[in-house]
Amino acid sequence: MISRKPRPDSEGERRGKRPTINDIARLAQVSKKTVSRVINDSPFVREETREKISAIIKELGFAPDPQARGLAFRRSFLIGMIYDNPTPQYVVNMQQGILDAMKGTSFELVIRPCNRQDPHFLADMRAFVERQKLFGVVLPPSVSEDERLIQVLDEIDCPYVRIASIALDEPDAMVVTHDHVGGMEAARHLTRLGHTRIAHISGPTLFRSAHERRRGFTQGLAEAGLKLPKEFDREAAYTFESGVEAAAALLALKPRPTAIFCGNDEMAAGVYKAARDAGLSIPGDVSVVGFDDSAMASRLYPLLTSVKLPIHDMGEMAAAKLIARTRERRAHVQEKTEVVPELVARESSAAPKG
Amino acid sequence: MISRKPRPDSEGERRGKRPTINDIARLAQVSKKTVSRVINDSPFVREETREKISAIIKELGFAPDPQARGLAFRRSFLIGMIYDNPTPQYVVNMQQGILDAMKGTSFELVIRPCNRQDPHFLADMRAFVERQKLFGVVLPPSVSEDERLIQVLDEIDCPYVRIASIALDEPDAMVVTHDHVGGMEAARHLTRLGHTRIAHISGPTLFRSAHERRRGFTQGLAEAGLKLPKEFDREAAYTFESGVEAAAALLALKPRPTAIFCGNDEMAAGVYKAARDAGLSIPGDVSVVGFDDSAMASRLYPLLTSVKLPIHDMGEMAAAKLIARTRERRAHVQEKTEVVPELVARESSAAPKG
DNA sequence: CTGAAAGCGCTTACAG
DNA sequence: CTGAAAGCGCTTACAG
Repeated sequence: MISRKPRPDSEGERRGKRPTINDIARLAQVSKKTVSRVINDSPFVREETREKISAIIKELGFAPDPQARGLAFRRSFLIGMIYDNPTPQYVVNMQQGILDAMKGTSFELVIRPCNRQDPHFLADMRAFVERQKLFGVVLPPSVSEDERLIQVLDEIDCPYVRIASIALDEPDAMVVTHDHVGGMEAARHLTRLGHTRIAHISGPTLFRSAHERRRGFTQGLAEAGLKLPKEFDREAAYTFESGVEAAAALLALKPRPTAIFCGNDEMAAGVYKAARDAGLSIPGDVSVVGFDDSAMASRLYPLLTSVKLPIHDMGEMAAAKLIARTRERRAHVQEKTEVVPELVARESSAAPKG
Repeated sequence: MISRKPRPDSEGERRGKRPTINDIARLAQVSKKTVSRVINDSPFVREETREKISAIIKELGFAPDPQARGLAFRRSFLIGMIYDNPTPQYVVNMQQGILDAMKGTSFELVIRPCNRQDPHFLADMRAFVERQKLFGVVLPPSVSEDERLIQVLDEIDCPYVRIASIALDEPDAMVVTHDHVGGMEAARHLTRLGHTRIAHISGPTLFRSAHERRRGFTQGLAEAGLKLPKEFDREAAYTFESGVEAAAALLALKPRPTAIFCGNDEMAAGVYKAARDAGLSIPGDVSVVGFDDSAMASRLYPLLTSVKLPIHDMGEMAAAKLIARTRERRAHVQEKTEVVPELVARESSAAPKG
């Protein structure tokens, strides 16, 4: 019977086991504290010593154990993403952005979808962040707008970066997406095409983004001397069904709008359905502009004109800000705090008839 | 100036700090080893002792530090999901399923999108799993089909559960999705409607799922005494564009097929475009059936008939199998190893003309 | 610039 | 059924 306990071989390295800081220290003939200094980029190591140690680290393919490091640091190398955005494309793009920012680091991404309405929401988040001793969290909307959550995170001293349509926090803790610019672009696009009877279907105004998109939109209309009449201004729920309903009401008006700007693509898809049901064609009878530039935008018929936010980059910027706290280079970070939506014109918007 | 070092208060509990196993041990007047036994559900604790300790744990809201536990166990409490599926809905649903299985445990989900074509793929995965000492990984297709990856995981002794269309492994390490049943259902649905000229656009046959869906489909056709003629059998790439191309070729045939079954919804959306381009209506001129029942299926016009797999449940089952390895209840686990696709009939399929 | 000691919060052997 | 000792692989705090 073969012993299962791995025995040290002649060099003191154990077979099949990853090298530890002790192995490196022994081979380099220094203390493990000095190896630790090299791992952590401490300036207090002689260049010669550093090179020697680095060479051995590289040769053995040593990588410090994040668990042990975390235990000693009293902080893990896990970055959390806490979100309640229901759009899969949005979620996946942002996850990828965060992961891209972590590439080459020893950080990992832990995800946490949530429901802010859940009575245990705050307690759950606190337990999660505290138990995992998260290095930090990325907060996309609408979680980023939850001041109670922010308070909890502050209490337990967990760094965060908030992604939101307006600056809710200091630049170090923010990625600002300026959604109102997207609304403005939508308005400009439609007024330039010659529309004057333009309606809006907004998301729930409880969401900052819905409010900001609407604000930018009315601002853009104003530039062209137009207003958003009350009967053309409908609040819906960011869902397909609510879009259908709101659009049906708008299209029944006389005179009806010749263009509709929707707070997101889901509701724009709802307009497509309502238009078909009413026997109206897009863009012949009514132009439609969405927001998100989701995958659906280029699968619908006709292709949907939509406003696009660089979701991936927003995630990447947010994670980069978090990671930057390791080293002191805030200055560089602050350069990339803002992002601006862009309109992607497709087939669903055209000049009005006549 | 206030000292930042938290001072022990009269009870020996430190302000603002979470209790540790030592605090529990002291309060319960037992050794920390005994507390550890309670945490780990060891049977070797007197009932009375256990209750006393449990009460104190509950009272103090103690939760063991996963980092410290992991370090001692030489294994973390992180479960990885390694995937290359490009469909956001699929990814998000499966993530949610895994998270639901972990609810109430101290496991967390670490995600890892990847590219199997990348020359560093295997090395990266090995480094990732080894460094994080993952408790286990969930492998959806097509990662689940990569035998080189499986070999790496075996080498470094990392448990895994593979999700695939056929049994590639023993039940403990598998969730089988029986994609061929979905193909068969699609064929039955179309033949029952009266179609006899039925075409297929498959994904790359390099993917097991593509092969299985096609296999089930031809089997279903055979039940009705039909064959899949070579000119009606096209291999595409699971993408929208490849679907457009394959469909355009099919619809140009004389006589053309009256129905097309697609290996996924993306390609089915491509058929919609090709049909419009050819001036053909769905389902009037051609019926379409997809696979995935993605969100798009209920946003396209007309609504897409599609085959649905319980993605969420597949993730949940896979994670449950992984977690079950903690305790010995394999028997219970094996009950839930299989899943079967279902057809969701909508508007895009109808009886052929005449 | 470098190191010996103590500790992060747990568990695994080993005793009893 | 219970515990004292040693250890998981790192870092902090203190010396020098």
